[in-house]
Amino acid sequence: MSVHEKMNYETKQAIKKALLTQIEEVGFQRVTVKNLALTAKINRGTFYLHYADKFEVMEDLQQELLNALQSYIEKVQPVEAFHTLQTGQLYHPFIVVIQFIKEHAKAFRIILSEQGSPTFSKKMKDVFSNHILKNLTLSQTEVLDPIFEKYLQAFITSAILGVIQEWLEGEDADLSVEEMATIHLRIVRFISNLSDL
Amino acid sequence: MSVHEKMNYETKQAIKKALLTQIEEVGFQRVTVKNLALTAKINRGTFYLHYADKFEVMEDLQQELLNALQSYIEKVQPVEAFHTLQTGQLYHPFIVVIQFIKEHAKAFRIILSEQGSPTFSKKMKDVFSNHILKNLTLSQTEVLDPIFEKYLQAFITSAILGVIQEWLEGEDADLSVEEMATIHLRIVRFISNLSDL
DNA sequence: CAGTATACTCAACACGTTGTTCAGTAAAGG
DNA sequence: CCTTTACTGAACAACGTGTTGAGTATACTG
Repeated sequence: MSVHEKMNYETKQAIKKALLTQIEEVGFQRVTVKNLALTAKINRGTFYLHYADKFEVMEDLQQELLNALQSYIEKVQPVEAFHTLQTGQLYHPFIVVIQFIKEHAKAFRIILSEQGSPTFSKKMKDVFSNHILKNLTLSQTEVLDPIFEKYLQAFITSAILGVIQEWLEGEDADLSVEEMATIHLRIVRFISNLSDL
Repeated sequence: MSVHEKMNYETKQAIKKALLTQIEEVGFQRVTVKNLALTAKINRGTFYLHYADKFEVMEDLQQELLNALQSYIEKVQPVEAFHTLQTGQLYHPFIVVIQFIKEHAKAFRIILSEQGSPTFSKKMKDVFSNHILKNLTLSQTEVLDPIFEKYLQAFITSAILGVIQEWLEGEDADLSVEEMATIHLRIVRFISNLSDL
């Protein structure tokens, strides 16, 4: 177990970068601490000064991405987003979210991929739920059946994530950030209209 | 590597069952061949007569579920399903699909879960794509933009799987098989109407 | 400038898991 | 009755793990 508290920031980053490289090569399941240290060009002993095991590195890496994602998503105001969409404009705070994902496309793709971590999808969906959906349901006049709302939530967050994953898997991101943002806003607006589902 | 070809069916089943038990206890990542053999009450050497490693067991288990799922989904005729839905009836072949998932709820839940395999979600989506969507797009008069269709496919398959996962995670499946089937048919009918997305 | 703290290296350790091998056995079937 | 089939049990080297203790290079501090 890691006892030290104050350690070099760069080394941790090198280990996280090494994890991504290794996942891409052999899949998370087959990643070893030995190869992680080798790839990060540090001593294996040094690894244990920073992390207890490869799972802890994965946790750290995921949290890093999720915290940033959340901070950008918090700035999105769904109601405003719809307004700008209906006037044919692009809503900037949402563009920023998609832009962030594109900038970290490699990391997102690897962690979300078949070789990655099954927990990450769920965590991303939770980030979506906690902001976009909260705003949506609050802005609705009628109160929905709680059970139905649960499934509606699963429906929309899964759909959004599914589209993002498809986007990330396209080698050179066949759609631009702006096109992606438009698709997502259409999806969310679409769902918000579905009183008949 | 497993060299033998003819082996006892029950032993393989015992190993697969042990895998599910072990995943539930410690997560797939921490499953060992040793504990697999222990749980299945077989000799560790016997394990290697059937599988090369735990990944091969997982593959086998997944294929077993996917093949059965596919065979049931093939019997679903989306067009007929909509017709019966519009007359307020339940479309039986679709009920059978949901019924199958419920019967194997534990296996699906564990493999889809946070402790499970990230590849399985994708494989399930593929099964959905290859049947329901093929039928849907074929029955449509207008041909869609291929890129848009790709994202539409990601959208609907992710949404369906997301709802199923939500259903499986609910301890005692808060919705009946019939209610689940209705929700899914509504989703699919809903998507098929979305010319404005 | 000497002294100390920090971050890391290096080698070694016991331990557990892996994958393979080979001799042995229990049961079923021709 | 004897062979085949499916499995057991024990042993093996090889490898990864997590920890330890001694050592080093660099930066900071009084």
